[in-house]
Amino acid sequence: MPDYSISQLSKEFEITTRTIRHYEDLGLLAPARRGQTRVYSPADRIRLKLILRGKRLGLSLDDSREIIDMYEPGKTNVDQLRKLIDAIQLQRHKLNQQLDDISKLLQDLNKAETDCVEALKSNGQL
Amino acid sequence: MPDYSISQLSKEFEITTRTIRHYEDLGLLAPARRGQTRVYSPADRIRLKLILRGKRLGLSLDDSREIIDMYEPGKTNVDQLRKLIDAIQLQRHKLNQQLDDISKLLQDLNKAETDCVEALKSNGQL
DNA sequence: CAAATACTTTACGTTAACGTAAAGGTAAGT
DNA sequence: ACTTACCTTTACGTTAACGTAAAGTATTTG
Repeated sequence: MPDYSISQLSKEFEITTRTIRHYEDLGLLAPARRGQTRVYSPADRIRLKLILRGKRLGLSLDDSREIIDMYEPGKTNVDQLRKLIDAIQLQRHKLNQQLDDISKLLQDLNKAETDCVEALKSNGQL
Repeated sequence: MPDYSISQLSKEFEITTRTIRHYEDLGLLAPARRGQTRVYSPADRIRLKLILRGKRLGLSLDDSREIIDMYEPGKTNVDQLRKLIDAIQLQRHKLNQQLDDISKLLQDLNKAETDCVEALKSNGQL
């Protein structure tokens, strides 16, 4: 089985081992152990990937844990499923808001850039 | 002139006055004063709006200040403009990465949702 | 004119997300 | 056996972004 050591993952994702252990402390990861040593499965690696993606999106680690747990219904009853669907729609709303924010910011950046280029042109520097 | 008090802005954007003053402490806002009291112009309000948008996108306040300052070239020389263009392209790269992240997350949420609905159906609850 | 309301500064407190150091266990190479 | 390279736990430190309380000023309202 293609498993991973903690330092392998830290190198792949360019984070420290401390960070990975921190995620475990907070209950976001639960790798197997060979003796004392942590052994990460491909599934663990995916979870870590999801956590980091959440971070890039400005989610808290707690938020990420909730979202990630959505992917694994497992032993869920009907009420839990209903709650999950609600949570999913709430997240979708937030993400759509972010999409909007980003497109606006990109527009602003475009304008700022053309303004810069114009300013350079009028200085005869381009 | 349609100016704003600090509490007006705090209500409009659903943040505390402490937060707004904090942004001023960090140099992101510089409202006028009527005596001791802060008076916010429409331009100040826009700046605040941009700061909050940056926050939703997971930017630090320092990042936001840099971006916002891009919008106001003002007394910039050629070298500064070149630096600005570089910074803009870097930001654009980050935002495109975020767009990618979001679309993937939305896909995941869609799958999680259909999985939930399926689970409910197979329980005869829908 | 007194009380409530909104504003101010100063300053210590808090939470999240790690950083960093200490002290030690294990396994491979020479 | 000794160094090197990983791994471990424990625990205090740090930074960002505010929260919260104290103590005072100014204006509006009953």
